[in-house]
Amino acid sequence: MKQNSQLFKGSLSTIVLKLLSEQDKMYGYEITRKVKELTAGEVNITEGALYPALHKLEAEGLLTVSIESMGNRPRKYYKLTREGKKEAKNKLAELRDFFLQMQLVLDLQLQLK
Amino acid sequence: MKQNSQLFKGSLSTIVLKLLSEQDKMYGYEITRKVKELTAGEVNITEGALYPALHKLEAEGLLTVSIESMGNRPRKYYKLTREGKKEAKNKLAELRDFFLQMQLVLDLQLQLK
DNA sequence: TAAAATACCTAAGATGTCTATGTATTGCCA
DNA sequence: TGGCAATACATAGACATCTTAGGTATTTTA
Repeated sequence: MKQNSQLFKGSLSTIVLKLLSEQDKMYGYEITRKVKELTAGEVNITEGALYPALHKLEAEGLLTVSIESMGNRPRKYYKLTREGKKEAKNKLAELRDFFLQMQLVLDLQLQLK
Repeated sequence: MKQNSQLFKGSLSTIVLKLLSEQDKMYGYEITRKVKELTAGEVNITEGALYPALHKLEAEGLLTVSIESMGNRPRKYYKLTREGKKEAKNKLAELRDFFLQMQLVLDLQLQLK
């Protein structure tokens, strides 16, 4: 399985916020599966990056957590706070701007939309 | 002047390689001006990031340097090596792929090209 | 003639990611 | 039924890249 050589700095928290803005609640492992599915196996979020990122977003008040157990195995479901919903929009807008600027500098020949 | 809150990891060396693949030779300060110009003042490469990046690319054998002095002020012109030209293509292709995958995950609504 | 622009540089610190490792449960199949 | 893969969480250490903040010196411009 191909690993992402480098996930770009800052993009992970944006991914988490975006997915949660569509999904109401998700748990960590589910997020890694979802990203893998959306990218046909090409992007693999590492757990060593994801869990600290989730904890940080929670500490910043952008996510709340609730534990639900499947049998004896606990899941930690994350959900956007009001603040988190705002930040999701901001981060997405920032990333969109960044991509457009990179397009200006790098002329990436993308055919999107 | 707006600062780039975060330049994305790895994108700087790709920018340098891309610009040099169009320009034959450029010096550091010129690169910062060029990026600023291309993005209408929105993206400002910091010198603290750029100069170490140039030195690293040189150490990796992707760039060669030649000093030309304007009066008493020296300029260090950088130029792609053969290896550097290959790497420029690779890095651009990688970034393009990454952007396409981010589009899949984030649905960024970009209208490019 | 002083400030702004040009042109180079480095050190320290923050940040975010990957690799590696750990624990434990559950599902599957040989 | 025994073991491996998948599920599900977690942390520590290494590493790369970036920002901030400082430094030197020359040239242009107001």
